[in-house]
Amino acid sequence: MAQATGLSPAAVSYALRGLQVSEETMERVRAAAAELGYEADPIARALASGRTGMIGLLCGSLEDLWQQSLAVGISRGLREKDRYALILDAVGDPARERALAQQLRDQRVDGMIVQPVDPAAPFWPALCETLPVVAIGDSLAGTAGEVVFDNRRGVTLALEHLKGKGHRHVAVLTPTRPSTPDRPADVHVTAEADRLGLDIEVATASHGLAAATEAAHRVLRDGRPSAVFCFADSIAYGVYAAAAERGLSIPGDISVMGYDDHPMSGLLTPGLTTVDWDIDGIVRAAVRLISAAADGATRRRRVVQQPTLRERGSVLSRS
Amino acid sequence: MAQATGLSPAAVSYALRGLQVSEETMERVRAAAAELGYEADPIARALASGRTGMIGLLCGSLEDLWQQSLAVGISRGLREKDRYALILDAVGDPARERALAQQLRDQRVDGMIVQPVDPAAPFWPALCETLPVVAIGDSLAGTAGEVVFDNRRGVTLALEHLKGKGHRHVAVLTPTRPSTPDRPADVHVTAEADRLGLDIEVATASHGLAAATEAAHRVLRDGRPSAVFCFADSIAYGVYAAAAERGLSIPGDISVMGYDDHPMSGLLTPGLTTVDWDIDGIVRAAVRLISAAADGATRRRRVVQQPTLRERGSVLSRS
DNA sequence: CCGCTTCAGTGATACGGTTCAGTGAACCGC
DNA sequence: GCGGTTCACTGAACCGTATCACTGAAGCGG
Repeated sequence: MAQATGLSPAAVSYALRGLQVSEETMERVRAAAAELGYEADPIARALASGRTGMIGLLCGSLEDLWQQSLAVGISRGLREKDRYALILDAVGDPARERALAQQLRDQRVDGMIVQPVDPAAPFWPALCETLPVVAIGDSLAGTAGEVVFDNRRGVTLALEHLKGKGHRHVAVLTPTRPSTPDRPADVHVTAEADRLGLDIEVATASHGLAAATEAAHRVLRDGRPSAVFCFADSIAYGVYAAAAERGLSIPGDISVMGYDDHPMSGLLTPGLTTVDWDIDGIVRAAVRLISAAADGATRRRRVVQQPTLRERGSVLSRS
Repeated sequence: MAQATGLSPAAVSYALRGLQVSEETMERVRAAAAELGYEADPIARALASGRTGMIGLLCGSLEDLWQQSLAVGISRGLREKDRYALILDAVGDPARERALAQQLRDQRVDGMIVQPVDPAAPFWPALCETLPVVAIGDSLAGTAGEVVFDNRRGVTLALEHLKGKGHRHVAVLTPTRPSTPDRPADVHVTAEADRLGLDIEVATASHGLAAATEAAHRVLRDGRPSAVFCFADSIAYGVYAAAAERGLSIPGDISVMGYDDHPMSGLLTPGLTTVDWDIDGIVRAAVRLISAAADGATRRRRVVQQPTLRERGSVLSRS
């Protein structure tokens, strides 16, 4: 390319990035590039400049349909900013999350977006020193940015809705997670349940339909809740499946609430009453934050996402 | 790293890849690497060796939930083989497909897996000369491998099922695609419909729920089909939504058939009768084929996927 | 004991850009 | 007309690994 234009490699490099060149040189380079179908090798560029144009996207569990939507959205958003998303799946496993995070760093991504499985894991702060990190959902020490959910409010919306409909005994299904009892979202559940005088029992479930169904069966067999509050729509789908298998009607025999609002939730019969977090807003915020951080912005930014109750038909009014 | 061990860079390079070194050197390198937390820089490695360890995954449309599942599965499968998947979304647009394919090539991926939107596009053969390509769904000239669906059989299964249930007038909703009338799958539909004496009308729809619902509304408004056959479960979901909005019952007023079998299809009411393509098998085959090709295998391999009818409750028996 | 092969390791070069210091020319005000 | 800037471009070093040709030493059979 340098010899094709008769210029020095440096001049070509500058021209290709629209930097410090005369109109004429610019034109010469453009012409030669068009002629040869030339594209700067991103790898050589990455080696020399230290930036790859890739953003790691470390998902908590891609079995969760909602997280799939999120990943697709973020991937698109980044593409529009001329970056690539490298999507990885921790499958709800903190150890794997840690390993994948390191691998992403070794891949020299320009930054990463994380939905942490274990936000309290000790390796995060060190990692955040190394590269820009944007956390989604939970706060992480040292991140360049975060899109956090006002989970207190979300939980309040959900539990108040259930209480308002006359439910007292509620089973809660949360995604499988490390055994940190002070998990913010879970704390909110017990706190809010206390405040509202609700009787709750908490169990865990992974996001896959089969696993969630299994967990739902246990809940429906052992306890006698009148309602199940699932901390992800994906898990609520498991409750639908289990209820069908047990011949229970929703909401007649058992009420169900979700958390996320995936498009499919409106299609079920009955529609799943859930807490909507505005996935598009999350996508936009995350893309904006990581782009800014990867471009060198230093200010730490924090976006708080507010939930909306999306009432459909899966909660029975017992009054 | 070279000076940390007192060896030449070459020796370190060999050692790190377990090549042509003595036990002692091996040990020295291992120790130093452990001490420094050293990992070979994948970018420098890519520049020198010409291989990046990344496989491009070019999806036809990630709005399709089934393709999302496929992407997640393939991404996992590749990770197990120490490769990364770079997931891109053509959004059903041939022009974008072309652009993204080129970008992937420029990214120096070691190979790519494609679900072609436009398998007849003229750039494919040239691209396949450049790097290993595995096609899923449709055949591509010059690919290193392909996982093709026996669509003739799939269509036959679906249409025979509908005919067996007494349907004569069937609307067909296929994904939005370039206007090549000789699209294999579509050809099969008209051919099979002819053979079975079915009266069909074909319309297109994109995969997004909103768009699919819109398309379904048009079909339900204009025509008087007794059944709708959708070439993707995602599109069938749109029919469910449209039917609900129009106060039509499934299958009482309108029967629906899908194509793919996404996990959610079993959860709907009624369950979506569909054609199952064994997504796990596809994932395994695609990962195996692209790995072999990227590792230098030259033989062109072809895997043909056979469908299964998954009967649930969305088709009414009119006899 | 000698020539031949095998093996571990070395030095040099390549990969294809980026980046920094430096250079000559044009331009500035005085 | 002269010192000082600014501008466009060049030359050279560098990013961190792979790879090739080569060397010295060890191992081998005869």
